[in-house]
Amino acid sequence: MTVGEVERPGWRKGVTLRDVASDSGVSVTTVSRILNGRESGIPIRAETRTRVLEAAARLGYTPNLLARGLRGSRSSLLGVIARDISDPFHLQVLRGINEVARAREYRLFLGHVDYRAEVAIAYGSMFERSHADGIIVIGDLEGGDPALDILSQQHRYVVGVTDRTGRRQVPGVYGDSVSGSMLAMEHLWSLGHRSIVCVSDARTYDGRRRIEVYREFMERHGAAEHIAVHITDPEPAPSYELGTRLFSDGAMGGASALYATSDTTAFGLMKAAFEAGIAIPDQLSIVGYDDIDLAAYTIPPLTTISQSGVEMGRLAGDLLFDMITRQAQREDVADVVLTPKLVARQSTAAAGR
Amino acid sequence: MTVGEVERPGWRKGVTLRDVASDSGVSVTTVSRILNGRESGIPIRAETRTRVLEAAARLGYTPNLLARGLRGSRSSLLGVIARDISDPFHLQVLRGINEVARAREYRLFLGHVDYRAEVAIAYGSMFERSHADGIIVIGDLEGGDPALDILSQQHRYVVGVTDRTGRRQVPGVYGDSVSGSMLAMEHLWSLGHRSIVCVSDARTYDGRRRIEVYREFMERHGAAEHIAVHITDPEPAPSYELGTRLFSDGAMGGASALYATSDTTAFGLMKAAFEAGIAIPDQLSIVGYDDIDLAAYTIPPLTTISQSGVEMGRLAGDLLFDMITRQAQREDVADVVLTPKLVARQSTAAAGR
DNA sequence: CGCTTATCGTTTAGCGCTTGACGATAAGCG
DNA sequence: CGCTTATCGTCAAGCGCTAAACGATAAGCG
Repeated sequence: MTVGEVERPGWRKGVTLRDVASDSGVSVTTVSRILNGRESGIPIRAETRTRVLEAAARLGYTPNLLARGLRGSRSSLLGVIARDISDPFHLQVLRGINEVARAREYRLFLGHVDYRAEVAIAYGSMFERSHADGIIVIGDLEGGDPALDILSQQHRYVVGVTDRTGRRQVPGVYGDSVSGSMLAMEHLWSLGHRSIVCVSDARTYDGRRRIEVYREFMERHGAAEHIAVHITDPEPAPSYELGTRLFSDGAMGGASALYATSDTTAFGLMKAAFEAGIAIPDQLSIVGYDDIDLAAYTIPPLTTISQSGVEMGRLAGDLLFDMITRQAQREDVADVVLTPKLVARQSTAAAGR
Repeated sequence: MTVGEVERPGWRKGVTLRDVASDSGVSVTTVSRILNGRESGIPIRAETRTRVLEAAARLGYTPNLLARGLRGSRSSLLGVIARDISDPFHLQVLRGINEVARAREYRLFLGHVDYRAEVAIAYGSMFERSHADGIIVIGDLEGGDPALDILSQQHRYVVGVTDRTGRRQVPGVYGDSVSGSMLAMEHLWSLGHRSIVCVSDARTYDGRRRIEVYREFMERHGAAEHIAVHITDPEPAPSYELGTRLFSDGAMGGASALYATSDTTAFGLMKAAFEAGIAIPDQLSIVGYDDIDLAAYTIPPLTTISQSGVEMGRLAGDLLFDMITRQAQREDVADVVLTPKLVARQSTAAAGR
């Protein structure tokens, strides 16, 4: 360590295995074995072990994770590709993943994609080049399947967290949008609503799937006239604007209930309804989807379909780790499908009050 | 590549510099120089260059980022330590950071701390061991300064995004809570409110600072009785409960306005007020802080103090990159202080309506 | 007493990449 | 024609770590 040496960014304390080895008078290999070798194999004298352990502690040795990743078969790196972390539900998933990763001392790469498939692919290859042990994709991507095809080709261990997509390209943790939507529709139907409007997000597979279930439900029940509307984002802004139009020019066609395929969408619609002087739930019932934290704090509290994002994130992490440790083939891994629940709050009421 | 070889997780395509070198008939060194050597230095014949470039493209070579990080002086890795990503404001900051990191082809490590200082420190050392080039800390940590002390000791390039803390330990991008709180208070005062309650989050420095400004303001204006209340979380749940108590047993002491030091806190209070039959803004004015996306969609829309999280994240990233490339000393770096703005919506009105 | 068997550790090799030091060839010059 | 100078590239070292292969010493055994 001469003075004129090139300084690297950050302070490398520079305590390496070699330092510990020379300090305790054994070889680098021995130190490595003692510090993290599995018990099976070469035995080490207890005296040597404690001496090395002591030296490591005294010098404050910390392993260089980069070197370990380069050498070893595991990098302890996980890539997370998130469609949109602004979506509260996806954020919960991220928290769940973070939790299990932390428990296993894995580091998490975050890639926020903002719906763009090509960004997702770029992150995928970046994570691959970083030797990430696995990749989790939260939410389906715009353009959908082709992007996931590429991603699943780039990397062996890919897990999805989303609605069940058309083709099953990778294993994953899925919320069952079909049964969730059925719950929402049956809830409204049983309350006596016969004219129901559905507002969904056209950008995501989930949104498209849910509105599809809505259509089928309405047809099967012979509800002649039904209106299904797509918006472009699961955010309050576009749905609020849509709501303003919907409620002003009679575009609702006398509908008494609204099924919004995400809670944030419901928020925008509720506000538009309020401004149009439409009382919820007296004149209009509304059901959301996701049960995000704020759903219980709207006025009135939102009836919605609940799926625990944190839990799904945890399960996705577990699934991925399981695949990695078992070196499982994609085909041998069973999906985890969570059945959502209906959380009835005060935004829905019997029709014709 | 024998058949029985140990398989590593993920599919290593295994196209290395050596493969490209042997394919194009030059040395590994030359390939490395051509692919990413700076122009200065050893010249390369154009014919050789194109030949190598072609081979690299044909074989689909991608650099091993782990190896590069190990060898080189830069890892292209950034650590983000986030107090709480569930906080919409912090999430925006994260998005801003993600944006600039992506533009520079940096990978982002995410560490979600959930307020625990020891977790933050654990992430700090993990990122350090991963040779992260820099670290960004979003939000102050519980216990505050000591944790940041350790963090700033572990790593040379640390940047904070938060309110300005007591001691200045690391450079950062700061929202000016003092002027923000002043805006909020002056707004209420100028509307004629004299009895104002402040609800803040005791857990964060921001919350404590803002309530302090509130106290000073009230004292300076000779507002004899003022009530300042702390809650334990910037979430709607605890503030809702607090609100229920506050509005029921006359604990408000006839106050006509409320200053909530975060929007989510305001949400909980608004709901409690609604349920207690208190009309906003007719009987009670309320001001929030942060101007998160949903603030415009509450009923009524929330008057709040606006600071752009995305912008702050971007600035923090820029600041950090600037420090790294300039190899700047911490003391030579100027903070970026953003002055918040008041966004007047409909949750506030003149007193005594 | 020469042999195997356990015990405890070291030597060696190499992950994929970068970089300073070192050829080797051809041209330029007095 | 011997010398410098420019041009184009290779060699060797090493980042810090892991793991297979290989000693070396002492004890156990017929």
